[in-house]
Amino acid sequence: MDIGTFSALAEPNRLRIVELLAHGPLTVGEIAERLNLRQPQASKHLRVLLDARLVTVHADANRRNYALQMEPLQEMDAWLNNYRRMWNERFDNLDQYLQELQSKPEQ
Amino acid sequence: MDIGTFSALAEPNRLRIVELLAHGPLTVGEIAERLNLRQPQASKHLRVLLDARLVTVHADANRRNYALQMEPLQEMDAWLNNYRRMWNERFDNLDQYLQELQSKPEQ
DNA sequence: GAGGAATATTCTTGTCAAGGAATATTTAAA
DNA sequence: TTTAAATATTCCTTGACAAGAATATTCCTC
Repeated sequence: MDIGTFSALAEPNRLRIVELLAHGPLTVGEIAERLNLRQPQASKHLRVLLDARLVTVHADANRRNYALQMEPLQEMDAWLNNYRRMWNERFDNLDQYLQELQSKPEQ
Repeated sequence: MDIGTFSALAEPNRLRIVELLAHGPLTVGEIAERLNLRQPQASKHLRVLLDARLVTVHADANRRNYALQMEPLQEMDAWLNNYRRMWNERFDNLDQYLQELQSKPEQ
């Protein structure tokens, strides 16, 4: 698991940027406006997200379109696989417990 | 999505602690030993993980057993749900494209 | 080509987090 | 009851990072 992904997302504005871009690419100005950020801060946060490969840029003349990149999130997903097993186990245990309750409901 | 989870995991030693605890609870000393940390640093990192609710402690006389807590990871998992749709879409598109290639292989 | 829009970068400053060293606290053992 | 083990906490210093302000860069339009 690349820690850079966590670092990048561990900042409120950057997490909001990612969530914004989930609905489609946006320019710096649009992002700054919707998140009430000043343009330089938006650019700087996007730079961090870019370095973490969470977004890509496409220059369109004056504008720059930033788009979400899925790979780091897929890596997070894969990392979580190691733990899904566990909370499923726990759920299974609860499930098993409830079924045992079912089979002997009185006392 | 609680940003505290990302912050807590955005530190190499803490991520390794979490991965260690995936195999079962450990004491501070065991964690410090396996990760080549000094005891105070181990305690401090565990404190951060505790505040982020990523671990729980159980005092056993002198020792303290730290155990992994799944809830924050489940929350991450739920957050990722918003994005899984997208990378599946992309995969579907690729799949569709490949199938189109299949159906007209020669030009 | 001058001016303005969109964006990136630099510099500075304040805040926060991490490691090291030392110390406090609790508990077991002798 | 003194001693040692296991752990937590404090203080200090240092480095990273975020916001603000200013400035540079690129491109479009007139």
